[in-house]
Amino acid sequence: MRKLKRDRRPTLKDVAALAGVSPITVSRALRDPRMVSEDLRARITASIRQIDYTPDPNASALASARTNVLAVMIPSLTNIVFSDVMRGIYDAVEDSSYQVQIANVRYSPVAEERTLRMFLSQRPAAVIMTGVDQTKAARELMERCGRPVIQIMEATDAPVDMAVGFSHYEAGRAVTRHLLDSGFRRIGFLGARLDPRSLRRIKGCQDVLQEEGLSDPSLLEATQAPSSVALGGHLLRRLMARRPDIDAVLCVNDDVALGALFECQRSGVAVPGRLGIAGFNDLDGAAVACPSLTTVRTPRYEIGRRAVGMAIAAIEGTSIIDRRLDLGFEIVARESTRRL
Amino acid sequence: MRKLKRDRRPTLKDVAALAGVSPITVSRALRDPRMVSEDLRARITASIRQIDYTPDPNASALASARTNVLAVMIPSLTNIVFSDVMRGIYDAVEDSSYQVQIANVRYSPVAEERTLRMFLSQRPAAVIMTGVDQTKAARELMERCGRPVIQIMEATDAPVDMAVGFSHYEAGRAVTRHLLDSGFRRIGFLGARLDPRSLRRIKGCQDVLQEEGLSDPSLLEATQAPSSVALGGHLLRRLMARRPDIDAVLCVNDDVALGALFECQRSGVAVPGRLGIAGFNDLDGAAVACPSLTTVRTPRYEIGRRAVGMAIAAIEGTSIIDRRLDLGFEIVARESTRRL
DNA sequence: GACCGGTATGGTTGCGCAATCATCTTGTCA
DNA sequence: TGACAAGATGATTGCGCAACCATACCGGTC
Repeated sequence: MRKLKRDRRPTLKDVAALAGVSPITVSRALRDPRMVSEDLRARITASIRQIDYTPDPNASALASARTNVLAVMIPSLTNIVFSDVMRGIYDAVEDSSYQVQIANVRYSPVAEERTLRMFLSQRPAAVIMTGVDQTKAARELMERCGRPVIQIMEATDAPVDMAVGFSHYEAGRAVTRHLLDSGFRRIGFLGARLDPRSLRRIKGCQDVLQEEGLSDPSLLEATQAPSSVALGGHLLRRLMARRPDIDAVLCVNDDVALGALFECQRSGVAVPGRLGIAGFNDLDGAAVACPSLTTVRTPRYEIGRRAVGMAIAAIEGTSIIDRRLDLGFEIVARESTRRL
Repeated sequence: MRKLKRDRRPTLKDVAALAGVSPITVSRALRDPRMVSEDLRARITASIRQIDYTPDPNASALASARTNVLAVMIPSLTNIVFSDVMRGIYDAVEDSSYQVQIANVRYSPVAEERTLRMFLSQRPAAVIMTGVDQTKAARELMERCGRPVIQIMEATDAPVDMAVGFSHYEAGRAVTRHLLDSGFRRIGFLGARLDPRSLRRIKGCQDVLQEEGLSDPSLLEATQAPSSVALGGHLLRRLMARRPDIDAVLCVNDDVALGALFECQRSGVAVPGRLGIAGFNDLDGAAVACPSLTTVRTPRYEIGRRAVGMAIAAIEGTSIIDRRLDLGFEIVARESTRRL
C-alpha cells in the first residue's frame, strides 16, 4: 500500500526481472560494463530502455557513501570573472558522470566555512574553493575531509591539497612595469572590493613603484564597495581631485577601467595623452573601447576546466597529476597606455 | 567490520542514544520542532551539538522520496542577464532549507530536454526553466512530473504550470515607440544570438515600425553569433554600410549597444546627434557611458527571487499564489537618444 | 582425474532516514 | 468520575542501491 502512494518508478529490480538476471548484475552493468558478459549486457541495456529506467542517485549515494558531486564555492555570481570560471567548470564536466554544485559565498570567509561544512555533510567527490585565504577552521576541514580539494584563481606554493591559478602579485607587478616602460611616472591605483586577490595586485603595483622611488600612499584610491563601471568614474574623480598631477591609473579590473575611461570622455581628459588607463582581466569590451584598453589577460575559463580535470584525476586516481598549476597571465598593451 | 571501513559519522541513532530518546523523535525535532516537547528538543539540540551531527541528505531523500533541490536550467552562464537571475535565485534560497542545482543548457532546447530528464530522475522539489519554448517532449515531462515548474523570463498567458517574467514583445514595442517619440525615423536593429526572447523584442520593434509605415527588412542587421561588445561594432559597421541613412539603432542588448557606441566614437559619428542608440537590460555601464545609454530596465534579479518564492510556496502549499507574474519593464531614457 | 585459479553471477545485508501505525500521556468536559 | 480527544513519543519497516561474501563454472595443469 505504501508503494501505491509513491509514484513508483522502475528500479534495478524491475530491470533485473525483465532481463532475467539478479539486481546486482544490473548494478554492475551500469557501473562497470566490463564486469558483465556481453550477452547479459545487451539484454540489460534493452530492458533498461524498454521500461525507461533511470538510477536513483540518492540510493546509490547512500549505499556506496559516495557521490558524483563536485562542490564549488565562488565569491560572486555576477563578477564576470567567475562566470567564465563556472563556464569552464560546467564545460569540463559535460561529458563526465559528475555533477556540479555551486555556492555563492559573497567574498565572506565565514560564509565560505559554513558552506563548506554543509557541502561536506553531503560527501561530495571533490571540493573546489576560490583563493587561498580560508578561515583556520575551514582549512582544517579541507585537510581532513579525505577528498580532493582544489583551490582556484591563485598560484600558491602551499596549497591545502591542489591549486590552479596564476600570481596576482606578479600580474600587478607586470602591468605596473608596463606603465613605467610606456613612460608614465605618477601612477594612481583605483581599487574596489579589496578581496585578497585585488590586494595582491595592489601590492605588486606598489612594490614596483617603491623600487622605482615612485611610491606614495595618496596615489591609492580604494573602497570596499563592490566594483562596477559606475564606481570607476567615482574613484577617478576622487583621485584626480586629490592628485591632479597623476599621469596614469591602474584599475583593479576592466569594469573600473571602463568607468574611468567614460569619466575621462565626459570631462574631456585625453586618454592616453593626458592620462593612461590600464585594467585587469581583458573583458570583452576592453579590446573595442575607444581608446582600446590596456589590460591583463587572465586564464579564467581555463582555470575552471583545469580545476575539474585535477579533481577528476584525483578522484579516479588514473593519471599522475600536478598538484600546483600556474597558468600565467598576459599583458595586453593597447591604445589606452600608448604614449606617442 | 564494514562500519570500520567507512569513516563513520554520527547518525540520528547516535544522537537519539545520547539524548535518551528514539531516533524518530530526533528526526521530528529536526524536521518540525513543534512536534516535540520543549525539554526533549533542548536535550536533542544539545546532543546534536555535542557529537557534531549533520543529517545525511541522501538518506533523507531516499526515505522520503523527496529532496530539497530546486533544479534550474538557464541558457547561458556568461550572459549577465542570467548572472543576475541566478543571484536572485541564490539569495532567495539563502535562509530556506532548499538547495539550488544549476544547469547550463546553452540556448539549446535539445540540451534542455536532456537536462530536464536528468534532473527529474533526481526527484527535485521544483523545476525552474528559462523561457516558454521547450520541446514538445520536454513540455510533456514538465506537465506530468508532478512537481512545481516555473518558467522564467517571459510573461505568458499559458504557462505549463507557473511563470514569472515580462513581455519582451511589449518591451520591444515600447522602446521603439520611445525612439519615434524622440524624433528618430529610420531605425535600424542590431540583433545577436536570436534566442526566442530576442526575436520577440525584434518583433515588437518591427510591428511598431510597420504601423508607422517605417518598416523595411534592410534595417535589420542580425546574426546567430553570441552577442558581445565587439559584435556590436561589427554589426553597426555592416548596417551603416548598407543603410547610411539610418538615424538610430535599437540594439538587442546593452553589450551590443556599447559596442555600437564605441564604433561611433571611433568613426566620429555623433551620438545622438547623427545616430541615436538604445540598448536593453540597463546594465551597470549603461548609465555612465558617454553619452549615457538609453535602455530598458529589466527585473532580472527579481525574476530569480520570485521564481524561488513561487516554487517554495507551491511545494509547501502554504500560501495562495499567482501562477502568472508579469514584473514589467521600464524605459530608461538617457543621452544616447536625446534629440536636441 | 583431482586440483587450482580466475571469471561471471547471485544472495544477503545494511547505508541513514522517514512513513506509518501503535501506544502512552495529559487535560477537558459532561 | 469516566470517556474521549489531542498531543507526544516509540517500534517497525522499507526506500533503491552497492558492499561483501558465496557459489558456479570454465579451462588448464600435473
